Parts: sequence; C-alpha cells; structure tokens
Amino acid sequence: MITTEPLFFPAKAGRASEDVALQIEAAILAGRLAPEQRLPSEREMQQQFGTGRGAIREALRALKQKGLLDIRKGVKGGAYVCKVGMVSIGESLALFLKQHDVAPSALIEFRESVDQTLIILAIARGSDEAKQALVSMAEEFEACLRQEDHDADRIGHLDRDLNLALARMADNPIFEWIMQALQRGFSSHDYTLYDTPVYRERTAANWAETARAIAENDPLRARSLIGYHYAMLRSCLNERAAESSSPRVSPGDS
Amino acid sequence: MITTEPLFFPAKAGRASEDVALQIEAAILAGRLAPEQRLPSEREMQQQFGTGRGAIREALRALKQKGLLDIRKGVKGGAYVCKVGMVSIGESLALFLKQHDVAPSALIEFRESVDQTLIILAIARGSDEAKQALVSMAEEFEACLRQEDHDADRIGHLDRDLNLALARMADNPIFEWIMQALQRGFSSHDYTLYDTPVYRERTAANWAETARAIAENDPLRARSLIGYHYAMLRSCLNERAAESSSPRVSPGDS
DNA sequence: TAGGCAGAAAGGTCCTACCATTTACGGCGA
DNA sequence: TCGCCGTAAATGGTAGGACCTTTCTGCCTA
Repeated sequence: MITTEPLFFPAKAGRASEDVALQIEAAILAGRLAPEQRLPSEREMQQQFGTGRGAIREALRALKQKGLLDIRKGVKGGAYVCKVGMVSIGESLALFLKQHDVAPSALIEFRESVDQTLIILAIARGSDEAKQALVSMAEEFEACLRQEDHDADRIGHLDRDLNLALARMADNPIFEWIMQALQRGFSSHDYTLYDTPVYRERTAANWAETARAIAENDPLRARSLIGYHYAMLRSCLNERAAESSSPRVSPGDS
Repeated sequence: MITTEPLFFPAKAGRASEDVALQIEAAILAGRLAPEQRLPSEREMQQQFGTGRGAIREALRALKQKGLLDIRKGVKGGAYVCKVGMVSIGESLALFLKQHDVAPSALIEFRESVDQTLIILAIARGSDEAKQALVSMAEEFEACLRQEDHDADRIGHLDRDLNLALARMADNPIFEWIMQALQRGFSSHDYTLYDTPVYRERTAANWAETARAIAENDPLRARSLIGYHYAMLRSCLNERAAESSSPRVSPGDS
C-alpha cells in the first residue's frame, strides 16, 4: 500500500542507471525535490525503481559529479539535493583548458574583456561599502606583495578574492560564475606575474590604484589601469616564453 | 616479465571509487592516456586497482559525466578517452541557470558584453572568406525570417550558427566555448525575439547589417548595431514580462 | 561468393553479504 | 541527577559472483 506520492516510476530500460539519473534530475529541476531535501535511502529507491542497488548508486554518482547531489554516510546520511554551485562549471573549464592546452594569451584576452566590462558595472552598481572594501583588500594585497617573505599561497588567495569581489559588485551572477571558472583555469599562469620583482611591485600598485579609481567612480581611469595590468601580464609572459627555451622550472613556484 | 607500465596503482582508500577516478583522470590529464585510446576492461582494471568491479564502474560513471570518457558496449567496447568538449560545460551552465533562475536581463547583459568584444576581434582577425560567409549566413537568416511559414527550429539553428561563426572568427577558443555554453542556457529566452513580427523583421535586418559592417571592417558601426540588437531584445522581454505576470512558479519554493 | 549463425568479449544489471561511519539512545557511574 | 560512554541501528561503501545484452569476429553453409 502506497501512502506517499510515487515520486519515482519503477521504470527501467536497457540502461537503468541513466533512466534513474534522468528521473531524479527531472524531479530536482522540476522542484519536486527541494534543495537540502533528503532522497530516500539507496535500498528504498532500489524498491521504488524496481532495480538493483548498483544502478541506483551509479546514477547517484553521476548526479553527484554533476553537482546536483551531496552524499553523506552514516545514519541520517544519504543523498541530499544541493544547488549546483559554480564549482562544477569551473572544473569543466579547467579540464577543457588543460586538455586543449589553450594559449595563455587567449585566456588573458578573454579575461581582459571581461574585466573591462566588470569595472564599468562595478562602478555603476557597487555600493560605497563594497568599493571601500575593495580598496582595503587591494591595499592589503599591496602590503602583502611588498613583504620580503611574501607567501605565494596567500597572494594567490588575495588575488582571487579581489577578482571575485569585483565580480560580485557587478551584481550579475553570470559574471561571478565566469570569474570563478576563470580563477580555476587561470591560476597556474597568473602567478607568474608575482614572481618577477619588477612586475610584482607595479602590479600591486596598479591593483590598489584601480580599486581607488573604482571607489572614486572614475571608469575611464579604471579601464586604463586594467589595460595596463594586462599589458604587464602579456609582456611578462613574453619574457618568460623567450627565456624558457631552456626549460628552467623552479620546483616550488607553480 | 612485465611488458606494460603499471599505469595504475592498486591503491585503495575509504572511497575507492574516488581514488580510482582520480588516478584515471590524472593519467588522462598527464597524457599517459591519449584521446581515442581504450582503457583496460572493467574486469582488468578491477585486478589492477585491486578493488571490486562496482568501484571501477562508479569511477567510470563519474568520469563519463565529466566528459572525459566515452563508454561503449559490446566487444571492442570499453572506456575510451575523449577530449572534453564544450558540451559538458554548457550543461553545467544550463543547470546553474535553471536552479538559480537567473534573470534574463543578466544573461543579456553578459552576452552583449561578450558580443561587443567579439565583433572587434572578428573584424581584426577574421579572414575575408569568413566575413563573406557570415554575410551569406545572415542573409539566409534574414530570408528565412521573412518567410510566412518560418520554421522555428531552423531559425534557432541559424541563429546559433551565426553566433558560433562569429565566435570562431575571433580565433580564441575561450570565446567559442563561452558562446557554446550560452547557446545552451540562453535559447529558451532568445527566441522570444522571433515570435513578435515587428521585432522579427528588425532583428533580421539588423543581423544582416551587422554582418555587412563586419565584412566592411567597420567596428564602430558593428558595435552600434549589436547594441541595437540587445536594446530590442530588452524591450521585447520587457513587453513580455509586462503582459504576462508569469504566475507559474513552482509551489512551495519560498 | 554472400549471407547468416555461433561464439567471444565487454559492458549492464542484479544479488547477497559484509565493512565503515555516523547518529541516537540507553545504561552505568560519579 | 547529570554526564559520559558503549552499543545498536541506519546508511553509504565495497567485494565478488552470476547472468543478460550488445556488438564484433569469423567460420560455416547455401
């Protein structure tokens, strides 16, 4: 006797696991399963779908990889619906970049075009508090880069946070998402800028000044500064490419 | 005597399937497994990893979902390494957009900023043949839209191809990728423009003229036309939103 | 020579048992 | 009475085997 809505059909096909995955995904996307809601246990779903537990598990694996489910162990464990974050997309981009080994210049080009739009939107929409916070972060970043024993890890983190804060100020989730994705695929190249003392100093100052230009609602100056940032990054990468005909890779830098 | 490299450690952890997936992914990304290459059969890998077949299968499912593997049945079947295409990323974006129901205006905004960069790059880098091809496509599109019994399917296809051709002319895979992703997440809104007769006519003419401006290396005019395109799209969506308060919201989502 | 049929290889599914982890509950001691 | 700890239950994680389905190969027959 069934007291609850069926929720899942006991459907089954040649590829049962795909069918199961599709049904669950459809239920989630249709809102029949809300975020943070817990799915039945594997053994229960095994009954509902009229299939083996292996098929259920494979379906759950696929959906977990897709970012739709979070799977926990123990009692009160099970599959929990979760909102797909920007992480999974970033991973896809990182994979794509690695497999197709996209030229760094292509990435830089794209990032520059995004950033150019971003600062305009940030100036137009960012609150004064957000702008001040950006300035503070940029100054902290500058201070961190000026230290002798700068921590590469912390620098990377601050750089990432700065970019994300900028993206968030644009008040458009797409930009935030694209920035998250780029951070994951870009980081390996990006930090080369901070290895060279000359560029490090300039970059730090440039970031701080860009933040100030944004805080002062000076879009043209901000654009110009962003342009300078990427010009530096390009020339820095060019120097690297030129000198690394002899592949001298320091073991700890990347 | 061992003729083959070990390739996989018989490693195992609390979550064997994740470990397996990571090892295979690492092997692919490191180039130890080339695209189109066939992995050992599940039963063989079961031996190599020293684990059960279920763990192997779950790992393969995750990697397939990630777009890294293609799995075929039958003899000569098995898991084949494949280059991760732009499809998987587009799916992620579509999921993200559906779950977070991003405002169409946010998508339009992002697309416009991308397109603005794109036409500059297309003019700078596109070959004359590519530019002429773009004009031809745009004119075909215009003709198709002017027909009484216009085929919505074909229109969508042509629109998509136009955008992708433009992205390809920029000669930067990132733009191509982002355009692919956007096409998948955007299409549901985009075609509203073609439902309204007034806008349909204007949009068709606008596309054709944009293509011509690109072919004539007139970036400013092209930018202006693109701006007009999105201005139309915005006002069209506004009218739609005004006339239909879209009362269909999934219940209980509050 | 052409067509079809059987076998082999491989994924797809089911089942059953057991292991590992986490939570909840109840007993025991201070 | 309060708090700690241990045990049981629920649930995902793993192992291994058996069988089915699909697909290719190659032989065998007409």
